[in-house]
Amino acid sequence: MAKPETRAYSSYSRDAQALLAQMIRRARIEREMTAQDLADRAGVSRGLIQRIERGDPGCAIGAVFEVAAILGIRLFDADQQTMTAHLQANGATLALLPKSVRPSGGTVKDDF
Amino acid sequence: MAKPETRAYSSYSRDAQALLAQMIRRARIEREMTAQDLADRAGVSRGLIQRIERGDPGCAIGAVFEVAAILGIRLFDADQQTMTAHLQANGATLALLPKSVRPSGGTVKDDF
DNA sequence: TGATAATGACCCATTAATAAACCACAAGAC
DNA sequence: GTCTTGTGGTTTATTAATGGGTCATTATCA
Repeated sequence: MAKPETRAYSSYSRDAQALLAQMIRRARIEREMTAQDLADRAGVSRGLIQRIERGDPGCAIGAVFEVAAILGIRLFDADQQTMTAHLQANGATLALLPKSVRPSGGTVKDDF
Repeated sequence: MAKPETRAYSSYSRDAQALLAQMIRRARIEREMTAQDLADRAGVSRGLIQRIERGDPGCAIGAVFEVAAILGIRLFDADQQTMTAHLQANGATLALLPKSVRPSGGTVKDDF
């Protein structure tokens, strides 16, 4: 089978995932933890650690983030404090935005 | 049952996930995209968009990253070029690290 | 070199995520 | 005000991830 590709991913998201997987594997080895140790700490199976370090897109994001957090990886270049601040600021901004999106006019803000 | 809490998450990973969910929702509304539009672009269902924007830890990381990428969210404060560079650098470092971790002595590098 | 243990890869049973359809409600347009 | 439509919340069926186990390989240490 040449095309498993059940789902299409952009190169950006694929790279982001591969990078996170690499960082996790590197951090684990640098901290001299076995895959089993990391699995036990994160409360997951060793097989899942392998999939995460391989960059499997199907892994639950909660498990991946938890593993990364255990290894001390800063997910958004932010520590706990900074992240909480961003959460609050973002929440405030979100409250000011319209609750539902309507095609008002037809001008699609697709420019990014 | 209000909170099954099948798995325990650290506050850091929980906040990181909540922050990513908020950023996604905010970006979608700011770009005036309906949940259905975003779902179609990402190739997922509208229900999954809702769960992602709610910060459900069980969502597949591939789907979340893809949605974020579509909205133009920088996942590691890095653009495509920077990410590719990090991938290469990390890969090179990884090649120099020991392939398997052995309990050499018992000194656990747990300090971080 | 030989011993030991970590890794990688596979299997299967269970569990959970996902998709799709529906509903009620609320937000925005007219 | 009415009407349209996006959203949130369900339920159900299908699909996929996860856990746990085993096995072969290989890296690391004595």
